Amino acid sequence: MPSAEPGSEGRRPTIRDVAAQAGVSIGTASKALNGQGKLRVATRERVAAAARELGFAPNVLAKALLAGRTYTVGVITTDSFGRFSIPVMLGAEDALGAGQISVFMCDTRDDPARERQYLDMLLSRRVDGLIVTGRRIEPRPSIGVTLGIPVVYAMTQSLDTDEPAILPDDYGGGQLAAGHFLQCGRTRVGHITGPERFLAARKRASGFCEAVIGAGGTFSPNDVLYGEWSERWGREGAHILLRAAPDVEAIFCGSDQIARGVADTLRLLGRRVPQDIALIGFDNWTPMALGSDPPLTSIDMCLEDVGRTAAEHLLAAINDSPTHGVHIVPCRLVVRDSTDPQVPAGDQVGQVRSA
Amino acid sequence: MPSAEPGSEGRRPTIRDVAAQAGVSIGTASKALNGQGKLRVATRERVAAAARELGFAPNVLAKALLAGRTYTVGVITTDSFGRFSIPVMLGAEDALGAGQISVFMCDTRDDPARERQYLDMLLSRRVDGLIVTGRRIEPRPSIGVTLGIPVVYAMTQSLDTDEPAILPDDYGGGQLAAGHFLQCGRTRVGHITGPERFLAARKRASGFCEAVIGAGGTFSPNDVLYGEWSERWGREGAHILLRAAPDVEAIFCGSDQIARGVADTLRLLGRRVPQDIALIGFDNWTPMALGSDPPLTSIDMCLEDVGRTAAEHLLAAINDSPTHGVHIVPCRLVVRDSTDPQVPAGDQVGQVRSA
DNA sequence: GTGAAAGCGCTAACAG
DNA sequence: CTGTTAGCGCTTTCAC
Repeated sequence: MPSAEPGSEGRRPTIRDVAAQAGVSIGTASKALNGQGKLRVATRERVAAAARELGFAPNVLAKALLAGRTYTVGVITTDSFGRFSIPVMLGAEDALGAGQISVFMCDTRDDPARERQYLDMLLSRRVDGLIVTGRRIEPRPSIGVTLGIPVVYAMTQSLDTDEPAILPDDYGGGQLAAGHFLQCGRTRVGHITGPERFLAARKRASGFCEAVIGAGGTFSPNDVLYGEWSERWGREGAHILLRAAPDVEAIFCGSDQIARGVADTLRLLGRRVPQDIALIGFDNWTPMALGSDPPLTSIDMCLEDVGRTAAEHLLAAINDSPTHGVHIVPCRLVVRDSTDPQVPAGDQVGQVRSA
Repeated sequence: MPSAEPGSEGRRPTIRDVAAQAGVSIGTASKALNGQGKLRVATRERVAAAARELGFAPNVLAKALLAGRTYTVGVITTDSFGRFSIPVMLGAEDALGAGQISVFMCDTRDDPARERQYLDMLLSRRVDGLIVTGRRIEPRPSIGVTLGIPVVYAMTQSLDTDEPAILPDDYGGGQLAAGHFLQCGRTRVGHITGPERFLAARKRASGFCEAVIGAGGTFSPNDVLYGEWSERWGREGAHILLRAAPDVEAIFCGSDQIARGVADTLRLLGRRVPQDIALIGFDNWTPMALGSDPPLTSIDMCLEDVGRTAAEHLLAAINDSPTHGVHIVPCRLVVRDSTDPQVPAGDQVGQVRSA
């Protein structure tokens, strides 16, 4: 009868200790702890007290072994916990944590060998599901369709188009930018963005284009300046754009970094932001956007929402309600001083849904 | 395709299935799979073949239950997977992963309630150890000294000074910056940094100060311009500094963001970098440091090493060789174009730099 | 109402 | 060499 000190320091108390302490059987203790079966209130309380006294925390592993479910999921990122996958993971962890699910984070460094290795590890740890995330939205080889557990892709998608994927609305983001410029009364617009081989760049450009054209503005896909995702290209692209279209009065940039570069060149050329030229960035990467002078209006992809949504789809799938195909999460326009809206702020922050 | 054995579809194969398939007992299968005991080679091979055929992966939970070790650790960050904790976690994950240890990542959002909740969860999942990380190096309340598992602090430390903590060498980083300036032949130096209440800011400043003074330069702790960790403060601080010391020829900044702001003001005032004024940042935050024109020389805290080291200390502690107190990981100087070790101030004229 | 017993998947003694 | 047995900590019938 070890009514003495709990587990004598080294061992963590088990349900057996609690049962002994409460003077009941293991089975009864289990029921009391989980509110199962029919027990006298006094018994329940006695067990609860013993558990509290011993600092008992049930061994989740043992539970999992029995339940055939671990209440864990794996999050695999190819992005080295980078700027894009982080918010996604945060959102996912948030949504999962609320459901008492813990997350194994795995960073493959974009190495297929490491990916396989992590996958094996996650499977042998019997995770209930998998979220695969990355830095680019381009379809990637499926991580496996016969894994026996549900998989959701976030901020990336599988070549197998049936697998569920959650993506930001790059097209809609482009539309948002265009709409905001038009609201500001700027119709002579330009667009400087990243490499054309990036699907995200093309989508943003076409959303921007079509929204401008749809509103009666003049802008053609050929006017888009594709380059790279860097400040340096922003500086260079701005020179090119201003030479080609000196009367431009608004520039939409494919990233906040590009926008920073553009701002530099504009300052150099004596063009004021936003009075002469309005500027919109993309990513709403706050250190960049806020550090700029003036702070940048930007499109926020709401990556936390992407992650959260991915988690919700995964939870649904784990509960036998799988989803299929691509799901789009809307972007958000964040207005700052690099654009000068002429209408009440309430109308600025809106969401445009893409088809 | 695995052949259809008992429970082929839904269930994952267990060692029992493998044993049956190989026509041996469970115990034998276990030994064969783990290379234990003495078995006939043929038997081993038969079991291995069966396992392969069935796609068997051992249930790590069951193993853990038996071993009393889970080969998992928890990483708790207060930093929302932010800029500082990410590399730390990467390094930790790296070192841990090599030892087949998986990582539960938990983000407390700096909320003590969430921290407690995560801690409970990690304990009930029986993690073998804990790494606590944050965004600031200031001592924080211990997460618990009587947890029964080892804890290592990384990029933060416990108020209980006996607990092991791995910290970047902010003091040494300041020294590095000073040394580099002196190497470049610049002795009239300035220092613009973050808020004085940040221990990191004070350490960097004193390292810088003492190294400058030690080399016969003149710089006093009173000359340090404390402000905030922002580009805006960099812009403002540069104005202040140049007004107070118009002949300054080198500025050490407490962060790359501050350095960006300083660079902006220098450009505005017509001072060339690095010809007229050399610039060193801190953090080596590549998007910031590389995006700057010219790219910034910066001090890298090697946070991945901090994380890796923390993991090593944790592994040691798990293997009953705990360590105690603070351990310092050295910084690294990354030279880029904002300083020019070859050419002393004023000698470099009209160098062309591609945009 | 409560206890005893079976077993989740696996490993580690022991027998044979 | 291989099979049997006894658990790891927990939940869950099923008797009493």
